[in-house]
Amino acid sequence: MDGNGCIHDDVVKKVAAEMPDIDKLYDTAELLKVFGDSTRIRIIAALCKSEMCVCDIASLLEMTQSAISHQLRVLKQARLVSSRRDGKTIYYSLCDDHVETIYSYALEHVME
Amino acid sequence: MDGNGCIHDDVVKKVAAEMPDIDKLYDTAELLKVFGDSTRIRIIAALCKSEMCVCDIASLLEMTQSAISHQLRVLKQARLVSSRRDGKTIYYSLCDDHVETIYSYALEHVME
DNA sequence: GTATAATATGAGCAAACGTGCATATGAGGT
DNA sequence: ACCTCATATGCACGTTTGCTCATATTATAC
Repeated sequence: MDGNGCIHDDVVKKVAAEMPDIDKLYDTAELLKVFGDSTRIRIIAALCKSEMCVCDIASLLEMTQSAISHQLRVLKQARLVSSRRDGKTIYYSLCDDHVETIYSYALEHVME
Repeated sequence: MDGNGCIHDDVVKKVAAEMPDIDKLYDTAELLKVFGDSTRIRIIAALCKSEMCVCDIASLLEMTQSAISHQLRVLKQARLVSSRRDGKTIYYSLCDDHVETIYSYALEHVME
C-alpha cells in the first residue's frame, strides 16, 4: 500500500521470491490461531494425557459444558481433535502427533 | 463450573495432576496467539529470509507502514523479533531459532 | 538551529472472538 | 411409545483485535 520510503528493492524482491505462497501462510496463521487461546490450549494439554468426554473436560477446567463444546467444535474443524462415540458419551482425543509436537514445543519455549 | 454429569473422576484427577500449571499454559496460548495472525506470520516468514526495515516489509506485504509498525511492536513484546538501528533506519530480525522452528513446523503441518 | 526521512504511537472504529443462556438433537433405558 | 442423559447449537452480549488516520518521536543532513 506504500510506494514511497527507503525501500531496498533487491532485498524485497529476493524475499518475495523465497517466501511461501500467501495462501499457505494464511492457512498456517489459521492453524496457529486455534492454538492461541487459553481454553483450547488447556483442552489440548489435557487430551495429551488421556482421551476425555465433554463433561470430564468441563469439570477439569471448571468451565461450562457449553463453552467446552464450542471450543471442541473449533478444534475439530481444524482437525486437531477427533471423537468417537460410546453410547451416550463422546470421547475426544488428539488427531495426530503434530498437534502435541507444536504444543509441547511452544510450552518448552515458554519455560526456557 | 459444572458439578453434575457423567464425570470420570479418576481420569479427571489423573489428568489434573499430570497437566502443566495453568500459568504456563496461559503463557503458551499467549505466545501462539502472536503467531496466529496472517500479517504477523507473513512478517515472520519474511524475516526468516533476511533482516528488513519497516518500509521493506510494508512494501513486501503491500500494507501501511503504520500497520506493520503496530504488528512489529506485538512481535517485539513477545520477544519474537529484535531490532537494530542504523541511522534513520531500523532493521528487524528474528530473535532466535525457536521462532523459525515453531513457524516452519506449523507450515509443514499445513502442507501435508 | 530547521527541514526531512524513517519509525512509533494514540484514538477511534468495525469485525472477529469467547462465553453463557436457552434450546435442540440424538442415543439408551424403561 | 416416553423420559433422561450427554452433547450440540443459535443467539446475544461484552471483550479483544487489527487497521486507518493523524500526530509524535528520533536521527540525519543542511
